[in-house]
Amino acid sequence: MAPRSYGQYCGVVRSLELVGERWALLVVRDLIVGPKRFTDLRQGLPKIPTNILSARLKELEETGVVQRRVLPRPASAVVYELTDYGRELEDIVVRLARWGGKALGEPGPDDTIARGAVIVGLKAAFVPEAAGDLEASYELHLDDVVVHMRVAGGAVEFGEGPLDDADLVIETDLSLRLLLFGQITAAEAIRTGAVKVTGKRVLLERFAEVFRMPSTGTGCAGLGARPPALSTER
Amino acid sequence: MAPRSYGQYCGVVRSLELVGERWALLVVRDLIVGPKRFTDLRQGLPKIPTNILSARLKELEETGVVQRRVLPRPASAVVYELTDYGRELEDIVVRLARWGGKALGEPGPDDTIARGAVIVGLKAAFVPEAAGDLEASYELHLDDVVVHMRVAGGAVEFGEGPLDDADLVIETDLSLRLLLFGQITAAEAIRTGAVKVTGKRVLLERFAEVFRMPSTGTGCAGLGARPPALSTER
DNA sequence: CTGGATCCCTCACGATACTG
DNA sequence: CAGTATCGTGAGGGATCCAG
Repeated sequence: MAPRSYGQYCGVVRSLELVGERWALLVVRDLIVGPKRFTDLRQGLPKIPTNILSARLKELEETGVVQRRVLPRPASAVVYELTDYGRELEDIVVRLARWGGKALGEPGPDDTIARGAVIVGLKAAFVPEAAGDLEASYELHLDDVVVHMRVAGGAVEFGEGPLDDADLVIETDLSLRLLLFGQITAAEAIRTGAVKVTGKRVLLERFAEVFRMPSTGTGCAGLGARPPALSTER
Repeated sequence: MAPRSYGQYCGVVRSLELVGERWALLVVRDLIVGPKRFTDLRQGLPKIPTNILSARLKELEETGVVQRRVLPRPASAVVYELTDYGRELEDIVVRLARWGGKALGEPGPDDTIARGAVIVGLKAAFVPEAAGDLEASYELHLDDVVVHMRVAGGAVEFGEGPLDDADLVIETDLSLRLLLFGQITAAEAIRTGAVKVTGKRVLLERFAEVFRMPSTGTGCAGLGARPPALSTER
């Protein structure tokens, strides 16, 4: 049952055999946030067929990346979580989010937004040096996805769902990307209605400094311009 | 022309759209070493069908990861090379090599060994802290793959092909992995014939310290115990 | 309602052959 | 040498169905 081997003794090849199948790394992405049930994963990956999700979970379990666990008594629900080995992928996934983020461009009309994507995306955007001694908690509503984070000591921790003592509550949608990519300022974001804030609104400026996606540098051209299509000649 | 979208606005998804197709990341891996011609890539990826290689190169070019370039006059050969954006993947690929390396286990009978895999694998194994003030040049023959590296100032540089002033020439095969994973010592490697050395043979010990793959830590169990093998059941 | 299994269809992938 | 052309196969996609 190794029908499609790459036939090379190489760590990259092994990685691709483990998490290179379609959807596999997105399952890992969503599990980085924490253990999830089958249905949670389905919801986070709206376009994945259930048989594929089944197959991927089985493969990831057999290869030691994911663990299947039956919750103790009252619930006795099945959850999937990363093994220690699987958790070592977090850094790589975050870097992929940062790299791919540079080429995101404008969202397509059918693009959805999932909780796992939000949290991993914000992890990718987090700039420790910019955090300094900031100490603040945020609650973020991105369409119907609600997450929260606490920034302290130059680090950040994420969680799902709301917070009851958030310093700032941010309600927004995908136009949050304009703020993250530095295409608008915090003030503009509020003024244009891209975000609505409740709480200590000066904290939105700090938010925009601390969560900042590398926009161009290298990578694809600034605004919605198509990624570099250079040589046409052959 | 976006036939299989994941339908999410997410950096990880974008990364997978760019380099997540089968073989794509291995093309990138081989191009990390330097520009390559079509035939070089074919040779480094013996099992890739030419039409697939064509397709991947075309896609990678269209998405701005790879550049196609026609060499100046006398040669007028076509080479493929990473764009600046594509080169930003190097760190990620090296980390994948390190992560997947932990689960490599024993080589299969059909596993080949390619130049790109060797160089990226050694990059993954390089431990800067262990290099200290070592200054040495190595020429490594792994089966019929010949690469070289110069260690200096706590860094290393790789190149393809031989070196005419190598401090140490190492001739070996896949059993080099035993040395990299710390399952045998440099002395044992020489004694058992796993490697043959020419030159300042004490430099092999330094080599074994400086190029060291993280074997267990977390990850799959210690010795050949249980490398997450591809299970056949079900 | 969760946690899948089963069916069928399609297209990307893979093997081989062939060309400028 | 650097690819294109052709064609078969099986993994992925989508809908539906089923057990606990």
